[in-house]
Amino acid sequence: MTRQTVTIKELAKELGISKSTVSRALRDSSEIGAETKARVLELARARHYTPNPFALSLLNHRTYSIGVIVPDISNPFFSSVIGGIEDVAYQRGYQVMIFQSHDVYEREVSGTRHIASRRVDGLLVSIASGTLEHNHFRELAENGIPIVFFDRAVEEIQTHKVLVDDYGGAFQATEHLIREGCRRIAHIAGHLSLAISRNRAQGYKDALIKYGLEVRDEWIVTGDFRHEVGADAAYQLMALKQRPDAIFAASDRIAIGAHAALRQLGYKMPADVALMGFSDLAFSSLIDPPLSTMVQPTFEMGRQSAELLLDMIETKKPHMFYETRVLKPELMVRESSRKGGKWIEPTGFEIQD
Amino acid sequence: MTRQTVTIKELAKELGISKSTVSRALRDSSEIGAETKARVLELARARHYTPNPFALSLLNHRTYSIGVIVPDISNPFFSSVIGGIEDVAYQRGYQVMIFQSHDVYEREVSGTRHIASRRVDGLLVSIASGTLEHNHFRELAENGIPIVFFDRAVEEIQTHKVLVDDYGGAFQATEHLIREGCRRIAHIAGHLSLAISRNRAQGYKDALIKYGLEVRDEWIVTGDFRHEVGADAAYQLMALKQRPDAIFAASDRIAIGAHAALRQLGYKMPADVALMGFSDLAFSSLIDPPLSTMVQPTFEMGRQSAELLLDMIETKKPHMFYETRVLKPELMVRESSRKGGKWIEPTGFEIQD
DNA sequence: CTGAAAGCGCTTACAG
DNA sequence: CTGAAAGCGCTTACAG
Repeated sequence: MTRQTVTIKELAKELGISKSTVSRALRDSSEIGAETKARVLELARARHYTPNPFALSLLNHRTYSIGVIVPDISNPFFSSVIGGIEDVAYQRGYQVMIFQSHDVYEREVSGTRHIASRRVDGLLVSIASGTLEHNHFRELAENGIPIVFFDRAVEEIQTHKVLVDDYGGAFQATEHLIREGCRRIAHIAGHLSLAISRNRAQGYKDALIKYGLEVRDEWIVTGDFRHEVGADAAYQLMALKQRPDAIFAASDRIAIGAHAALRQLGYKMPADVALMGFSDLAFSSLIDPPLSTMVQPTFEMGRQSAELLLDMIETKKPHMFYETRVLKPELMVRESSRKGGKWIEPTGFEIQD
Repeated sequence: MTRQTVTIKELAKELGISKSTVSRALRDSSEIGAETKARVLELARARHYTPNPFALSLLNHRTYSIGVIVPDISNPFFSSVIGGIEDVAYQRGYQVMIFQSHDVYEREVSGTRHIASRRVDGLLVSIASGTLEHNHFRELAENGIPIVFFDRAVEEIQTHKVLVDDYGGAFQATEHLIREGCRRIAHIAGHLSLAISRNRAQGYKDALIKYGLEVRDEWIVTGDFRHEVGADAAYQLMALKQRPDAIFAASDRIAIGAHAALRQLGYKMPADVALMGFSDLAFSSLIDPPLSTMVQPTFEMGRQSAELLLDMIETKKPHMFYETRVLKPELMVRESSRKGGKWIEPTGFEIQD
């Protein structure tokens, strides 16, 4: 099962010139005669020559590959971010290596080591919810491997970060519910080890406070981002003597679970309970009533993260300061929170996929 | 920005022995003295030595990496298959390189070349719906690069394939609708350039024929796998003078689009129209009424594909015959097709994510 | 049991 | 303008 790939040596022999000359001609060096250059290029094309990337890596101490560590690529949020990363990476000639932590600390550590042993030029990371200790990243950073965090960052590590304004987004979502007339607003939070969850919860609380509304502990349920949590939390909230008249879920997945539970329990949205999510899944617009949410710029987040990382890789100088970019989520009002609106509108057709 | 990674040379100098000895000790060669071996291993561990994979690749003409070409990783079907692939690959010491064709022929071709120039040891492919010509894969195969196709295969290329029994699954889905009492069953098909779409359509037709039901052209709408297609098709079907009393969609995404449209139009499922999908998306169980579907063994498909590929890579002998594995999808009956059933059941909690 | 040498595919000072 | 040589990090016959 031998692969026949042409090498510079073979091209040289066939042309009766030296390897050095072939190599220089291929790289369009100015010190090679035009005629020689033409002959080399022609043969290289005919033979489908492509340089062996491993030989180059060995020489340059560069691999032209970057690693990406995310909880889960089947999560649409991450697969869209990865789309943005690949967009930039391929354009600039880099290969992308993806590793999933499945939100488990040990997997994140072993994935990080594995990817590092593959000598990637840099790393793009969104940490696992189970990660509380960050030496595996710190080690790399200290070894001079550039890291950029996106969405879920390690606050204590100094490097570029690309985040979403979770606090502001949650504030805006809650404010929207208030303006629609809701007064007893509950929140279903994600895993509190993650800053994104804490920030969203804080934005929610501060909006309530700003409008002089009650912040009740029993109206704040904490779990993680799965839809099962949303359903359980909805049961729990609606069983309270003091029922909420709105629920702001920290993610669309949570919200969709809550949505199903609320329907089952016989509540009308938004008349009985208004509902909002965070993230905008493809199907959030297709459920009945369609789910209001905060749209996150996922693809753009991937693009910007990759750009920052590649810039870091390609500048020789050490970095003096690091940038934290905060992208704005956008309010997307649909029927689940439009009080007094009627839900039947042609929907689901102008929605992005 | 120089990376400091220890090399064998440095270890050798520090220990005052030769590179050869270090190398052999590291590989646990039997010709090295126990004491020397211990000293080498200890230092290697202390210095966090990891062999440079590029040097090894150069030597072995092996990269221990495989390429995966899929239409779109944000499609849950593919991200789950990729999960299975990575499971096997990492376990057997291989790196996975993913490339998305976005269902565009040109992208698939350039992705294939790109991945090939990275010298992967083998390729796992699910072709783009826009691909009608397959020389880019044939070239690789002829160069001795093993390829395994999954789900969407190129029929004319002789190699291992892992498929789903789309014909049988569609037959079973249609039969289920018939047994529930439906008599005017429509089908919304995927892109007909894909065998999976044609096979599903054929299974649908043959089931109708077997039960002596009418196969009407106007009840078969063809598009692609997007939910927009499902919605448009539902409008079209329900506008017919002869309305169907059931719709079998070739994918859950199509079905979810149809589901939203049917609700909007005021139809009750399954009383007015029964609905079935194919694939089982995470959210198919969370819509109201929950969607019946054929569950595909996606993770298992990824696992088996990767195993076949790695076996091919690791056996030296040329392959004499190739295997086509056909995995069975499983009927998952939910409320959208359970005629006479009442939908309210605790749902969405025992569902896989 | 250990070392010197050649070579995987490539680039680049150094000569000419 | 072109070639011979060294070297990136590693392994492995070939000597001893």
